[in-house]
This record gives sequence, C-alpha cells and structure tokens, in this order.
Amino acid sequence: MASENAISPTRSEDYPEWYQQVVRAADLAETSAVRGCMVIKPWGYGIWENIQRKLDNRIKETGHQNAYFPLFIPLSFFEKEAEHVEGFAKECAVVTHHRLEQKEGRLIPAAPLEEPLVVRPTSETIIGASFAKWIQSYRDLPLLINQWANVVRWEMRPRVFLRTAEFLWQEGHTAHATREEALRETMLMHEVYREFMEEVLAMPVIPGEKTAGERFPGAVSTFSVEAMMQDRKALQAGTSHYLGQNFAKSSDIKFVNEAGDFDFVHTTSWGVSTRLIGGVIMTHGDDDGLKVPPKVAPYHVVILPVIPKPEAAGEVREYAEKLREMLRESSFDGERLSVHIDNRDMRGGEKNWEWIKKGAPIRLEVGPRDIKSESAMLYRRDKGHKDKASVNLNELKNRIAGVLSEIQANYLDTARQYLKQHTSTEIRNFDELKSYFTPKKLEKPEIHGGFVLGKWCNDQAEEKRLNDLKITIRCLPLQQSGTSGKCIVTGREATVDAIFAKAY
RNA sequence: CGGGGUGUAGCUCAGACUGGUAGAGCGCACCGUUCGGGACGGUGAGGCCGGAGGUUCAAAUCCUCUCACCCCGACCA
Repeated sequence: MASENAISPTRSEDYPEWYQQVVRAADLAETSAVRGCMVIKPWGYGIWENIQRKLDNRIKETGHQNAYFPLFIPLSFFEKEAEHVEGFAKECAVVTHHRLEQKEGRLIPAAPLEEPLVVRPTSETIIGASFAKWIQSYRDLPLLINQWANVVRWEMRPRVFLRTAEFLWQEGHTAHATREEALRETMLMHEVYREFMEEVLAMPVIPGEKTAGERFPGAVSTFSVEAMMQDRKALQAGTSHYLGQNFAKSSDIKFVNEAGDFDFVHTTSWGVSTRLIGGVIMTHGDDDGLKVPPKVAPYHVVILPVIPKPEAAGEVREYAEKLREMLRESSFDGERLSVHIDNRDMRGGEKNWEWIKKGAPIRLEVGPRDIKSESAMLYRRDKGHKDKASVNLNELKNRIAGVLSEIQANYLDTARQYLKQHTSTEIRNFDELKSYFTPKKLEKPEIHGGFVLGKWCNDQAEEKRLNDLKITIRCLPLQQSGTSGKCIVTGREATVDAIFAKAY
C-alpha cells in the first residue's frame, strides 16, 4: 500500500464513509445481527469506560448518587405524560409476551402479558414512580439520582455511535422543592457537561437553551451543549432538562412543604450517551484514523518492541517490561498511567500503523539500540507519523505526563480553532443564510457551511422555514450579546442570538 | 411507511443479459527471503452462490414467492 493516508476515503473525499472506515480501522465497534444495534469492541468500550468513570466522578462530586431502575416500563406509566408519550411513542420497542413454546420445530411466543411493557427509551416515568414513594416531605428533598443504563429507541436510520437502536448512557433524575432550585440543578449539570466535554474530551461546545420546537417531550426548558464535527455539522452532545412539575403531576410526586401544605416537586433530567464516542471520532480524527484524547484513552502509552534478530527478543522484552513499570509510576489526570506492551508476533510497521489508526496518544519504540543508549523512541499522535524523538529514560519518566497534557491541550486547541473558524457572525438575511448552507456541488456535496451565530425573532412558527435549508436552530447560547438587530430568518427586530446549523 | 438497489469465501466484489465442473483482490495458515519495518515470493485452507418452490438433461445464472440488508425521503439523543 503506497497510499499516503491510512483511511480511505479521506474526510474531504467522503466524510460519512470516512467515519465508517475510522470506526472499523480503529476497531471501535461493528454492526450486529440485530438491526441498528452495535457491538462495542474493547477499544471503543475502553473509551466509554473512561468517559463513564470521569463523568461519574463529577456526577458524584455534585452530590448525586447512582441507582438502578427496571429496563421495562409498564405501558400505563408511559401513558401518563401526554407530550412525553407523543414524543417517544413512534420509536418504542414493546414487549407483549413472555415464554416461548416449541411448535413444529419453531419457537412461538406463548403467553401474552396482561399489560405490555415498553423497553425504556428514557426513564422519567418509571423513576418518577419510585420518587413518588420516596418523597413525603421537604426534608426528603432534593433527591439527586443518576442511573447508568442502556435504552432503546427504534430509529429508522441507525449510524454507529451516533444513532443506534440501543445505546448506553447515563440519565440523571432529580426532584426539588422549588422551581429556582430545579433550574439551578439543570444549569449545574449543563455546566458539568460543558466542562467535561472540553476538559476531558477536548471537544469545545456551545452551551445554550433549545427553542420550544427542539425541546425534550414534556420539558419546560431544555439545554444542550452543541459541538462542531469536522464536516461542520452540529452534534448535540449532552442535554439537561428542567421538567417543571409536569412529571411530578403525572407521577404524583407530592411533598409537604415547610408551611405544611402539599405541593408537587420540580424535576430535572439530564444525560449523555455513547454518542460522545462518535463526537470524539469526528472532532479529532484525521485521515490516518482516530485520535483519542489522552484523558479517555484506554492506553496512554503503547510500547512497541523492535526485535531485529530473534536472539534479541529476550533482552528487548525485558527492557519493555522495565520501561512499563517505570512509566506506571507516573500519573496523569489523577490516575496511574495505562501502559500497554504490544508483544504480538507481527511485522513492526503494521503494528505501528494499527496504533496510529486506533489513536493511542503515545507510542514508544524500544529495540537493541535504545537499550544501549538507555532511551526509547517517542512518537506522538498529535504529530506526524514519522516525527520521532529519542528520549532518555530518566527524561521520559519526568516528561511523560507532561507530553500527555500537551497532546490533550493540542487537541482542544485545534478543535477550538476549527469551531471558531467555521462560526460565521456575518450572515444578515435569509438569502445569505441559504447560500452559506448550499454546497457548490449539489450532486456530491463538499464539506460546507458551519455554525451561524445570528439574530432570531424567537417565533416558533417561523422556525419551520429552516427545514428547506436542512438546518435547525441548535441553541440560543447562554452567552447573549444583548444587542438588537434584524432576525436572519424574518428580518424582524430581534434581540436573541441563536446558533443555526445542520445537525446529526 | 413511499421510491430505488443489493444478497456469491472472514471482508470488498466479478461471474447473471447469452444456463454447462465456483473466480479475483485483501485477510488467514505454512515455508523461504526480507525487516528499526504498513515487505516480497511460493504453497495451502476456506463457498451446497440469502431461503423455498418451479422450468430444464443441466440453474449462481431463467420464473414465482419469501426473508434480510443498503441507499434516497418522512422521524431522531
């Protein structure tokens, strides 16, 4: 293979296909026998475990506790909140039978359930039923619960990590005595997500509120963090909802307040999913494959033993072992370094490329020459694949965590620049908006557009006009300019700033 | 659910119009050369051609039915 890049096609040649190829080349996941459901392979799941652990720490630091609720939701629970039902009904998987019986060599569902069970698409209603039992008094509040779980949404158009029928996520559910406190909670988690995406995933996001049309079914207000992928489309990376008393009323979550009166609690919910892995791929990946931000990399360092002659094998292996033990003394982002020695019996070049494609942050080559000079050859995924440096062991020990921090910072910088560079503040009217979001080559669209930050009249009826351009209002950023001007869509006087973009 | 398409080796596909012993590349196994390096040569394993029925001396190929998947729409974290 003489090709320059490990991934074909490149991002600019065919972005969606590039994405699929990276998922494959980095061995993250594959499709399964069940339509729309993916198998997450060890390298992909390792990233998820790190996302889980580091986000879980933050969830707990902000006072929440983990619990677990059933996979199945009785249909009647689900029916309670009207908007919620309408929002999710079309994509629900429903269990109607239990028990299989053999008939003529086939298995037939035999016993119909009295009440069908919905496989949770989200758990507001079933958690609400528990909350109703757990909460009696204002002294039981706030109730701050999180669940790590899988959910099922029967999507028409699945795409690995970005939109699968079953996905893994965390869903926080909290109950509060007052609107103000619930809103504070919503904003707190919104900010936790923003910080997590930027600090851990090196993925810059725009935090903001959703318009009424884009709200979570049943919510009073929805906030999201919106990230820009390298095809300049938006990815909703995490959402936080203030649910008002809607779910409290439908699930009958009442409490006695300090004055001795009955009142309904105010609830929130918030979540992020395995979609984040898709976000990491499309934020940092290049034409050689994935680049895993060091803070979520299953291995921070991969050691590649170089064995030019079989008789050197023992010596090299021993040296690699020693190097690993030395590096494991270091810590990064509050944890011990994760160092892997790739001892597989295969050609060095191929092995090296595999780890480039998987996006391991640091590769260290060690062979007889390095043993002699007491050093290792250092390669970084944020630099060219031929860009190497011989580093003395002592220096390596002192520098390794610093190099990881640099890589992490470089990824964030690059992504920030990309976001800034492709966020236009120059669009003034609908025509300009239209030309901004229209590719030059219609039959095979090139990467085009980006985010448009502009004025919006905040009239829900007018939002539909954006459908023709295949764009949506991603959010009304928290950071508002406070100036007034003309709405990009309608030309009316407007004070609200909004982000317009195509989205996943 | 509307429109289009495809099912042949682990993967990507050719063969089908015009029926006659199942093919290529990659991957895999082994041997040799090479190797601080995504190598090269040789040998080999691997498929009752999505399923059922039909036409025929003969079906991957023609016909009927069926199942599955993919793409474009509507829907979406």
